[in-house]
Amino acid sequence: MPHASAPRPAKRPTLADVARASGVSVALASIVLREAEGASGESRARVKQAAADLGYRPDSRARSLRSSRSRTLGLALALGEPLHAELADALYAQADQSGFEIILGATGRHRDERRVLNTLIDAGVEAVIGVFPELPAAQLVQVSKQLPVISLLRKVKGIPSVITDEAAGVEQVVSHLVQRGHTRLLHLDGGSAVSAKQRRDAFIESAARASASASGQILPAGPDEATAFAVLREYLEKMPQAERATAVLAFNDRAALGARQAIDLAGLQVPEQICLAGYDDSEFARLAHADLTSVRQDVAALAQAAMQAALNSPGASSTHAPQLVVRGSTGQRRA
Amino acid sequence: MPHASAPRPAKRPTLADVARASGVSVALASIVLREAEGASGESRARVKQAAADLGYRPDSRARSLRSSRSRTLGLALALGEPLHAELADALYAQADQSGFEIILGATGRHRDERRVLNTLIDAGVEAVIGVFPELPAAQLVQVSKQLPVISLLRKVKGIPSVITDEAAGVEQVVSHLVQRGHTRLLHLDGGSAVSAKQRRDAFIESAARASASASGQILPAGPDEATAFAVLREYLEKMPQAERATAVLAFNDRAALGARQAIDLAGLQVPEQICLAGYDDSEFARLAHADLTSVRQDVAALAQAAMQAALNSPGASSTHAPQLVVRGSTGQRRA
DNA sequence: CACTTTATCTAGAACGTTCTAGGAGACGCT
DNA sequence: AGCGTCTCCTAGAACGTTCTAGATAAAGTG
Repeated sequence: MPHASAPRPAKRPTLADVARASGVSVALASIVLREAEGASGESRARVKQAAADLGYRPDSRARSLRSSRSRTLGLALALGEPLHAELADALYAQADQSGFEIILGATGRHRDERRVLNTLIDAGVEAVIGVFPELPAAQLVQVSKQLPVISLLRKVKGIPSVITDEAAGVEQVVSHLVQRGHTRLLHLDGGSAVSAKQRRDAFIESAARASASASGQILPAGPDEATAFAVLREYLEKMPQAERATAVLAFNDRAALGARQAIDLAGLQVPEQICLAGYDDSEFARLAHADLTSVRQDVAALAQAAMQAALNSPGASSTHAPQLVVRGSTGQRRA
Repeated sequence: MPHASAPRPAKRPTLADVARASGVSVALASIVLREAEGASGESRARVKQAAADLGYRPDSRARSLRSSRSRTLGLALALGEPLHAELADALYAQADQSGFEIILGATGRHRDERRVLNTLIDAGVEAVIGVFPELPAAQLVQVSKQLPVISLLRKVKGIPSVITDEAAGVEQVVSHLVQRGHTRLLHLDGGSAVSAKQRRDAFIESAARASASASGQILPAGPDEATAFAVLREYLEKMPQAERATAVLAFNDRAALGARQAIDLAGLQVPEQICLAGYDDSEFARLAHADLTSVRQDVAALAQAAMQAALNSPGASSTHAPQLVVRGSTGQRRA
């Protein structure tokens, strides 16, 4: 059955319509609506009134085509990550303040990060802020010749990078655990996820530095529940109790949640028999059952720095201090 | 907030550059690169070669300004929702097939859905697919006069809506529980979240219909862990055991996770003493500890229908059947 | 008075595409 | 030859903005 032809959408009002309705030139209408200088109070009122009456909204494609000012920012991130969601929230707040709009691109498991980047650029954004775990630095640098590109959560040489001091975060957890008497520490790493390498390296160093008697072991896992669960489950089954780690540091809170399932399954008590720490202090960490000690990244500061870097000419890199949030999963008795 | 100008970015090559380099007119270059008819094989080769050499990529703003074909779709959703992330993944896959790009807008707790919609439209999308829990139908209808707007997961009169048959889903869970002998059922509802009302109503009806002896109670909660936890915790503390529900149906998996924490805290065994079911069959449901019976929405079908509706002139509404996924949390012994 | 200055406005050229209308040849048919 | 009809190509007008370079008139300055 042939489709009825589309009910041709009501054409949206253009600047010319507004100008005509208010009896001024297109140029003047543009001046008024841009809040630029050079229009009398009377014209201002008339044009604004007409614009409001017609429900005029400027066409950002035409605007950005002509002026390369779309007042729009591109944000690339992964959809399932709680931390990314928090960052997006904070960035939206920042953008509001600067009068910018934000559009998003989702980098996914098998979605080409380069393509996401291109899509955003094609849509006319003035700058891109993004978490690009795998995109080669060279490509990011290349693109950054066209417009500002800010790397979030990952240090990329050659472009402004806004990151958290991973070494400091891991150090805080490790020394917290060592202080509580733990000597055998285990880290479930994040595989190829962003900052996984930094945390892995920092874990080794911190463990070595913290105490002569402390030892750190690393288990290759991933940034989500599933692999952390599987990996830790196997570890707990195989490892004799005497040699078993007494504290586990997961790559992030999601992984910690998976780890917790494995621990529960093994019949171990948290924190009495084994301690567990996460990373990112996402909403998961605050769940009552998890009650997870975690490392809080300073989302607000990260967002603000990223926005600043995106808006200022040669954006500045910055590193932000994380903060350990101690909860029940590492030894405090729960209420 | 001052916006400093970027250091003169390397201007990206334009169609005119390509035309010049290959010795043809701009119009012909356009024809070739659009794969339109009317160019000789030889010109095709030359233009394509030149385009490749220069690294030309068409400017989608100019293109869409002129032709209203940006080959870009807008997708509006909430960032923290696993189901939305799954839908996005599926829609990306669909878009790939149709040669469309996707840009996202995040509807958030306090972010104006209308504004997100406008931002996407301004960026030049050809159609918008979105989960708009709160935006008044009238506004959606209004906007849909300008371009196709598809409502996902929420039935909106006047625009194509692609939804799941909530009544059927709830019915499946309820009759599953009743069959297992439960007579006192409890529903933690989703508050003002999308489809919360439908599930609430369906729960009442299903409980009444399922059995003369079955009774259903509803507790007002919300679509995430926190409120579900708090509400159920209070319920479990106050309600005498004899009157207590023996099966809980949470609004979604996240809420179920929160509910599970409350159940664990109360020292009750799942599924022996109390059964728990979620909704959406997200990755949370599959967590070993949760092992959650849940209702799977047919994400692939939803995505395909939404895409179809977006691309075809008067898009068609459709309702898709969900499927109950039985896991350990409602009575099967775990391995 | 002749002049600069200032404040307000406007025409028209951009921006990088697509699309319309048509032009130049080449070929085939009466 | 004359005429149509292909195929390939191109000039130039859109699209809806912003921006440059004036134009106009009122007001200030000597």
